[in-house]
Amino acid sequence: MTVGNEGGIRTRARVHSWQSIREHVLERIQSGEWAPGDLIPTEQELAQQMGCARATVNRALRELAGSGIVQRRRKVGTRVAATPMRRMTMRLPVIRDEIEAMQATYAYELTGCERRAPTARAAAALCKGMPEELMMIQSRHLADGQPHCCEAVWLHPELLELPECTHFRMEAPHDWLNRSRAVTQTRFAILTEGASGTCAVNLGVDDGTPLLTIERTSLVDGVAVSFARQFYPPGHRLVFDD
Amino acid sequence: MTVGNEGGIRTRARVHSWQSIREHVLERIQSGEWAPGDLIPTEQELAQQMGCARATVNRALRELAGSGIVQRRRKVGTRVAATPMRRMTMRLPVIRDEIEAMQATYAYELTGCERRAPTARAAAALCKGMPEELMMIQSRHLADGQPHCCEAVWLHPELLELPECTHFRMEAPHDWLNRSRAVTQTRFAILTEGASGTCAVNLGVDDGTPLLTIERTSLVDGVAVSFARQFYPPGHRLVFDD
DNA sequence: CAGTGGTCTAGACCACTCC
DNA sequence: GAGTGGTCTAGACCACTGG
Repeated sequence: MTVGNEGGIRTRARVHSWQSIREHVLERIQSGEWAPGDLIPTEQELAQQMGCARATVNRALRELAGSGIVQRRRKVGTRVAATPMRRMTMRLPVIRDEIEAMQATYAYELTGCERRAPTARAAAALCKGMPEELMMIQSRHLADGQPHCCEAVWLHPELLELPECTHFRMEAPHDWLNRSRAVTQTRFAILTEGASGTCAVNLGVDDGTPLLTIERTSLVDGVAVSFARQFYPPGHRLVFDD
Repeated sequence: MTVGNEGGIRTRARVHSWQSIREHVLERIQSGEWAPGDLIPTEQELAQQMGCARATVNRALRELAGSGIVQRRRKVGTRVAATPMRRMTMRLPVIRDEIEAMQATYAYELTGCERRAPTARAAAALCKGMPEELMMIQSRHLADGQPHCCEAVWLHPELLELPECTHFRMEAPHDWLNRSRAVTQTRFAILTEGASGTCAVNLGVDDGTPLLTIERTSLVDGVAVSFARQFYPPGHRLVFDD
């Protein structure tokens, strides 16, 4: 596993770069010399063996821990992870960017806006001091005129200073949210669902068509202020890479 | 965005911890003082302002860059990212662990094993020196006797020393692969598909039922040696968290 | 060529946790 | 209490890149 490459910089590895230490350790793990569950030498020992500073070893092992290759605990040491459960990073989809990256023309359309009682899922996501009604905004995003994604966004009216519905004819809810409040945290779930009702119509697909669904909860200072469900028609792929 | 929390360690923040520097910078960004696209002060300037070492500022900014909050370039400086495109980390699903985490009993079943010409997708993933036939292994994983996931794994027969089919009655392909070769890299795609054929039967669902699909390519030393497609019935959720 | 981030070092102290 | 990782510092040099 090539971890990160630190922002794409690729340079001649110095003899004692933290990358070279990381590779050294990785090779010992992959060769089986250090098996899953084993403790590997301490930072101090490794630094002596490799002839570098402990801070350099620390950096290398910290990166490996970040990738889930090893687990570290004070006083105990560094252990090769039992299951090679890797962690991968994913760029969060920003719909406009997604579409423009395909060299397509982006368009946004408001398809519904009203106050209504939340669904069970929306209520579960926006649990804090739930009022009886939330603002729900339905919209779709088009690439070169073809439906690309359809979404429903629930906004918490008491935690946000909501504009009139007409505002969302021009600006997508997430753009507005990012402008107006500093979202400090986001939660995601990916699942699949059969198309139904408004969404099927807006995407131009038959009822029951499998849709890739992304549920997204935005938090400001630890409190959930919005919950969105985004639906993508078949063919859409979320790609992860090392 | 709380970034990582470095392995779950939470401790009294020292006055000049890199975490506190990170929070300081984050606040300035979230308050709008440093707007998207802006250059923020250099490491040296920040170190002086905050009264800490440059290395500490470097660590804080490196973490923010890792989360996609800022972008850094030598000679240019550190810029607040134009789009708040966050990066999130995801634990890769290891099916047995997934099931055991639910307090359910894990079971594995081989449902098919043969050599055959690859599908277009398998061929695209395993592009290197593609032979005419690949080994394809179909199986399913059960939680407390209920189908949890159904998968098809394509293995490259010339890059791997494949055992007989009977071997895969006892051991799942990925377990075997992880034991026999050091997988150095993995690629993922998440999509959705309607159930069909064998898979619908093995999962006990009707044809056309939306299935969450994970495509997974395993690489050894940069060369793809296996390609897997895993199908999950409705209700399954992949969860991401900050 | 000069400015900025990227990294290494050597030493120090602290925090967590097992014994 | 003692061992191990987690972090900070001050200083240094290097690598990339814009002018």
